[in-house]
Amino acid sequence: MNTEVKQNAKLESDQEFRTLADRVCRQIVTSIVTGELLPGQKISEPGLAKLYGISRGPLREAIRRLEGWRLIERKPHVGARVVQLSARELIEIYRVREALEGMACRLAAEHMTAEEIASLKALLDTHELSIAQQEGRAYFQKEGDLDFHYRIVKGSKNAKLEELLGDDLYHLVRMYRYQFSVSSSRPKRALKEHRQIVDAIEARDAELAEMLMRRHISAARQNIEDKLNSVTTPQGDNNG
Amino acid sequence: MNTEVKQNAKLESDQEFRTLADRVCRQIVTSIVTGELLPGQKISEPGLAKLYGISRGPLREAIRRLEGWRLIERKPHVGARVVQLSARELIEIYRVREALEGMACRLAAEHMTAEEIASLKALLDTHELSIAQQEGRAYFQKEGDLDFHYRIVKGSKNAKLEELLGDDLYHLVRMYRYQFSVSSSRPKRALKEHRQIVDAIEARDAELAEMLMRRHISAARQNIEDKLNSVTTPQGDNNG
DNA sequence: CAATTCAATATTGTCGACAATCCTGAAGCG
DNA sequence: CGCTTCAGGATTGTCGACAATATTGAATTG
Repeated sequence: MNTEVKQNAKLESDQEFRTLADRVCRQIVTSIVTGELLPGQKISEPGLAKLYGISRGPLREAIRRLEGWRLIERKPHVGARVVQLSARELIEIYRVREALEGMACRLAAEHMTAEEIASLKALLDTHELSIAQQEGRAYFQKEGDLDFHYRIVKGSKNAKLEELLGDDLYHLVRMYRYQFSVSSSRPKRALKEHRQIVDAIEARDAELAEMLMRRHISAARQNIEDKLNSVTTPQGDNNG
Repeated sequence: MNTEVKQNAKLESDQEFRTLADRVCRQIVTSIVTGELLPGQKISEPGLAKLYGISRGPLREAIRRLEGWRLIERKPHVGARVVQLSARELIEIYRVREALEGMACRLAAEHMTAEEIASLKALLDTHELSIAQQEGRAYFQKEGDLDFHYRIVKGSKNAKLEELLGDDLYHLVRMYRYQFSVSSSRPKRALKEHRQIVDAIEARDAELAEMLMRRHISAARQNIEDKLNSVTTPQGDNNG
């Protein structure tokens, strides 16, 4: 009956989590990404405020920022809800990713350091091992894949790209993956493409790096489109 | 003794301006874009609250959302400031625009209706007229240029692209242009490029449309880079 | 006279209460 | 029986006050 939610209240205090709104903002993001807050679910201000043990003021500020990040939608005098991605919107996000990460990859080929490239290769070795062990199940792949992509984004040395992808898009992609359990379903092929991309970056071939990344994401989009179509148009049978 | 702040409370009531935070949010954006609030300027909560005649609560919510849109930066217990774009960040934004608007142009070539294309051509006719009249001064060009670009973004029929460019980037570009009075300085050439782009869209040549748009924005970025370099490295002399 | 300490002040962060609006469900009417 | 109307309750929007923190300027000391 009592609230005990201040476990990690002091762990990261010297960063910018010193205000309740910031901390709660982070917590809500986690809740959304991990599925504690389902897409489309209503966000009750009194409810969440009591859950987190804070007043409605900071909570509303957190909601407002999440609104700016487009993880939450709000209607005046009605309430806030977790965003619900339609199939169309998910496809749209992948088109944006294709453009943004293609550019990121081009810039990464120009600006990544040799150490970063080496580290990236090591990461892919880890992935390969994991795939071999799990024989294609590739469960960890979910986070591992985004890890790869995020490293390239960071390698672009473009803070704006990092903001846009990190704050606005990857959260949504994570949310969606968690919700639909959409792992790449083709981990071996994806890994191969990842290696090609790193090779292009290492060769400092910006043009090729961008093209490969765009193809890679475009293929993922196509994959999702096919799946969605086979669901929304279950001609033969489901789960066949 | 009575409050009379509900002058335009009903003008746009059916949109989402019905709450004070939303309205003030819009007002602050305008103030930032038009230069009433200078980049880097501190945002005093008591000051702005009194100026707008509201309490600090809704104002803080508006600030939080603007923080999500990255028009305002905030440090805990210190205060909020209007973002200040460094030269580097401005260049970064143009790289993002190149990627995003390139994709938008590709999609526009596929999805724009004949009416939209015709309207776009008419807009360029207007621009041409205006340029001829003003003989290259092209003062209006500032907004007219963004108008052209935004129409293409809308023509992509991709809501995510529209959000990202409209909320996150164009405000910053406007702010910067207002601040530095950077008009394209090559209106005739820009207009020519605009016409090429529309031609490609009309021909439904998505590939070409994307390439032309990317070149167009890349040239603008190069133009800015040159100007910035000639300022930060005044080898010979300033002002002749 | 410069650097440091510290108290006064102003600003930010948080809270609880009140007002405005919306949602629910039951009563009344055609 | 179905539709409209209209209270009751609940939720959101707004406000003023208090607590916590940072900035300041002056006094003190080497």
